[in-house]
Amino acid sequence: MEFVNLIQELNQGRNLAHQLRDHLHPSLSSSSSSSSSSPSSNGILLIDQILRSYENALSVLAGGSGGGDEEIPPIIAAVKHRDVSKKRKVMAKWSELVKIPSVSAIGALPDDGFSWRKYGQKDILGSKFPRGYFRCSHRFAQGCSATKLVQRSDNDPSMYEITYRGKHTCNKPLHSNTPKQEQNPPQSQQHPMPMPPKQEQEEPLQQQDVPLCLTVSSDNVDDSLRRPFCPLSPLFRSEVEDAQSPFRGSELEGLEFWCIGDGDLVSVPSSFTNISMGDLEEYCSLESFC
DNA sequence: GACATTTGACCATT
DNA sequence: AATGGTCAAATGTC
Repeated sequence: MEFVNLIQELNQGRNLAHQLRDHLHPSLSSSSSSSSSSPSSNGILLIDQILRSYENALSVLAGGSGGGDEEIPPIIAAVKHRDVSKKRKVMAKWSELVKIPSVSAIGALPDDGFSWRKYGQKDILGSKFPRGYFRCSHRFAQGCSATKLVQRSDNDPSMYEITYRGKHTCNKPLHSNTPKQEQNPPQSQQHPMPMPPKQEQEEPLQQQDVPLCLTVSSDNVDDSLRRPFCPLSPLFRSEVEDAQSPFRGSELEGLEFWCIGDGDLVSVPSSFTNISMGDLEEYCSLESFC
């Protein structure tokens, strides 16, 4: 069963890459590669490489699914083995520290672009504040397994550590084309985290007015697996160094980027400010270029 | 009534 | 055994 899901996920990834390619350059929708030297050609080239990776993975899986176990490639054998294992899945995990300018502005936490549903809360040993557990609202509708944990900092109650686990496989609504219901969800759904008593909540600030102190880090990845991000991603480097980039001149410029493991994560190993969550999310979404 | 949140219980991991 | 993570029934909100 999980094997079928793997095929479905790969097919979905391939289709989404096709859509992204068409979106970036509709005139190339029927060709397999680009010979253009336009600024977007690097992106098209990288998307083509992603598509080839999907095709290769699907062909490997298709070639190994017909025979007995002795013919199954190791990766499929591993997948099948996990069917009977009750061990908790080791999922990609990374965390952010989000600073709230004041307790009264908690309601104005920047939306991370996804719809979350709270499924639990638990007091954590040694922590003054409970930890909230959230999963993607599309978990059942689209099988999205992304979750996040929200923990208020003991030392600085205005800081929240948000730990994301797993990658979204749902069709994330675009910011500019979000359905009405998604644009204005109930506040508890838009910013679901441990909230102070309601009487402490005041007028929420406009999202663009909220200053952020945000760090991104990974804490379950062996340092030996880290590799410099920029040398493997000239496109990302050019985006950051570009004169039009919102990161130009900010603390982010010149920072060290890391691609971790198999390219699952992007890490910015220090704090920075004056960058909106949307900007960071947009750039971190380039993780596939690792 | 539909959907989201709360909360105690259960389970996996260490 | 202690702890963290998830489930699911109860409850709340719109």
